[in-house]
Amino acid sequence: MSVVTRFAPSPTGRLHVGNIRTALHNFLFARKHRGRFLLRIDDTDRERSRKEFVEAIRDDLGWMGLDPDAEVRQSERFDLYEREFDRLKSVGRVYPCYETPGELELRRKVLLGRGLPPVYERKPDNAPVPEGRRPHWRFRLDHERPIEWTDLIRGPQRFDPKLLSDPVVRREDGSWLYLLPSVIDDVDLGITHIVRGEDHVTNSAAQIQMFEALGSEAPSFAHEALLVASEGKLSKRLGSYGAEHLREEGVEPMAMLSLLARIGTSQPVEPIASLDELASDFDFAHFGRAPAHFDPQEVEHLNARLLHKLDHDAVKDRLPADTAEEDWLLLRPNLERLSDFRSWFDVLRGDVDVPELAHDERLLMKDAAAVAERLDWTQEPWRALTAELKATSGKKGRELFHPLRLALTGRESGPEMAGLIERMGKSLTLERLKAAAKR
RNA sequence: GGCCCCAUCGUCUAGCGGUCUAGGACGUCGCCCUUUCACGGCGAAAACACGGGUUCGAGUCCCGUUGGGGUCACCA
Repeated sequence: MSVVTRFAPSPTGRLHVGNIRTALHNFLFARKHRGRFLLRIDDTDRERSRKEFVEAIRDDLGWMGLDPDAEVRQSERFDLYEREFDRLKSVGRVYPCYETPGELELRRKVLLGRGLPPVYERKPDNAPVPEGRRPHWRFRLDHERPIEWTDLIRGPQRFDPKLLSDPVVRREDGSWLYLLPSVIDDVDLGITHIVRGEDHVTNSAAQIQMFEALGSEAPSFAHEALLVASEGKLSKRLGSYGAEHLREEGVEPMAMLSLLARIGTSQPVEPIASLDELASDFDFAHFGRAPAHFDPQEVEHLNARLLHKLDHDAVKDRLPADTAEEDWLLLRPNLERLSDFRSWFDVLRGDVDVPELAHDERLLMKDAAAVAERLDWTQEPWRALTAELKATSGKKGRELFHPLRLALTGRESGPEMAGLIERMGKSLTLERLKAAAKR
């Protein structure tokens, strides 16, 4: 049987790290097993769902290369839900309830106050039906046998259905709640593996009975431990750490994905340039069961390390048009963001702002210009220049190199100077040296 | 409060009773390369939460304590 996974966000906001991680794992698992990865937009909640977020989600997934093989919208599938709902109703697995939210809330508090689990208490079948009130609907859990499954990450799971409330599946106005439509779709779409956060485990318990009530076998489940921020809860601090932020900051999607694929697993976190490579050794057996700390700093480090090993071909579309491969190779080791390339490229071809140098440094630059003037640029000019300056000025090491670097690049640190001045060329080098000598 | 997870270096983890003087990765630190700073290479420091058991022997099994996380919605 071929694998089918799905990522089912509700379009109530942009994607964030937690979401992205789940989407990625669904994608990688499907890719690894040559199956299909589906995007299901869970927009049954019309109040909160927004079209712009549907587009943003699609767009963000595309940016990361997590393109789904197909996409469905729950809002277009209400007829299907209606039919399945009727089936369940006719066999009594779905039944009407008349309590108000206030009554339910009160009852929960009473139960909790007595130290009891706040589980919904079914009314007897012959209970009087309040007049003039429309019912909402619950799914009737089978209390007679424990719910069991072997989770791909958590191992054997066992729940007593008596400790679970019969879930509300439909409101009195006819609108759908998440639980049932999700199962109906998973059956209809032939989902074989549900990969999601462990905040869904009790949902899964209830849903397993729904799969069975619908006459279908439940798929496999993999509930991954949630991510927590280094300080505090994930939702607060990291809620803003999402696709939007990453794109604005110019983070490489593969840097982010390299981290999210392996954080919380026993696989080493390292920069990996392709989804295929990530997919090839993807395995739920590597997953830990404890919540992992997510640190945005790690994304930054991975981003830099990834950039340092990317080939020219991989990035040339995003570089200035006249960038030569030599330029990329020379500048690459000093990039933290790809966007940093632009300003380094200006060092090679355009203008730089040189800070004012000390008096003796200006004199040194004057000498340097005089020496450079006589140099053959095809014969290791940097070596020749620094050797002669060292001899004439008596300066060496940092004393010699620092002012030269500053004058030539306007910066404290950067790539090999030898490579830089060769790519800059003689005239630009001279120009900067002379300018620095005057200032 | 009930139920469900989890507890090994700062972080993510390997470890499925003896082969653990506990292995790897990130980070940190040091050295090398470089007549500068980075990049890169090499190396080092760094952990079994606590208390009881079981056993000839426990990081590994059991119980408890403590500490994290999740969940108990007419959200998803």
